[in-house]
Amino acid sequence: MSNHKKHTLSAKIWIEHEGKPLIGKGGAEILQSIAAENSITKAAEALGMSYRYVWNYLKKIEKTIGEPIVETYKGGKAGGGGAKLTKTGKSLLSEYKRLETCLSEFLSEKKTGNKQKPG
Amino acid sequence: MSNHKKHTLSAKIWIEHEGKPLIGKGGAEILQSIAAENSITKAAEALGMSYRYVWNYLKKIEKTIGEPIVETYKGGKAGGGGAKLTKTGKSLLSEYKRLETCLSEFLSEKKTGNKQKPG
DNA sequence: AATCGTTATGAACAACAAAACATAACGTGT
DNA sequence: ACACGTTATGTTTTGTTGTTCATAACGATT
Repeated sequence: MSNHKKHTLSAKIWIEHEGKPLIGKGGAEILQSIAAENSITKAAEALGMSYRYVWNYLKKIEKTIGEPIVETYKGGKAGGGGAKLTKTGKSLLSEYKRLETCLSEFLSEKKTGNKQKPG
Repeated sequence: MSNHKKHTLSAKIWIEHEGKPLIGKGGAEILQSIAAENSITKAAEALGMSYRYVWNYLKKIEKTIGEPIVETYKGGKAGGGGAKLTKTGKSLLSEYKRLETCLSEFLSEKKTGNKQKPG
């Protein structure tokens, strides 16, 4: 009686900084991948994105937040360079992850037709 | 200690039908406006959108859901035509509104740094 | 110093979304 | 029968977003 059809819910959540988007699902995947690969190039490949896109994405975030979220080095040790998340980058990522978890919890509550406390 | 900076949260929620988006904030505003104006043209104007866009939007939703969400007539009574929501359209709109309310409630809970029950 | 894989950046290009423009059809009320 | 405001639809234009290509700079390792 409360569920009409086979409709499903979807939602997105993201963190903003002074009204501008900071990190959402896409950004989280990118940061995650950079953390895993220690390389922007590898991360982009792993995600099937262009390096350019990822790089622009990072710069946009950094411009918005006003501090670096990745730390890079050129010519390095094993590879020829690399990248890793800064403290800011890491905390941004984990902050988003937590939210995402909460959100999907919220969604499945709704999906079960739950009413929770109304007032 | 739990809030890092002046970051804020934003989120979107929408209803899908077999994986395809049915109605979100944009669609709700359109339906709402049509209900208020009894005219697609007026609704589009009121929202600062082109008639074309609104009309395409409606058609896309109708194609997805498989039934009409607006009922239109040409040449009519006062104006020269008009439109109103079908039963489906109305229920879709109110379904979304309810969700939106829940979502913003959820967001403000998060904003207050609330933890709710963890398990 | 030559090499290699990476960062870094500019520029051209493609794909898609949205807006703008143009017109036909419709039918009630005059 | 005419006029008017609306629905309905095709076409063109613009704008945004992401991809591709091209190229320079870097520096540890060899």
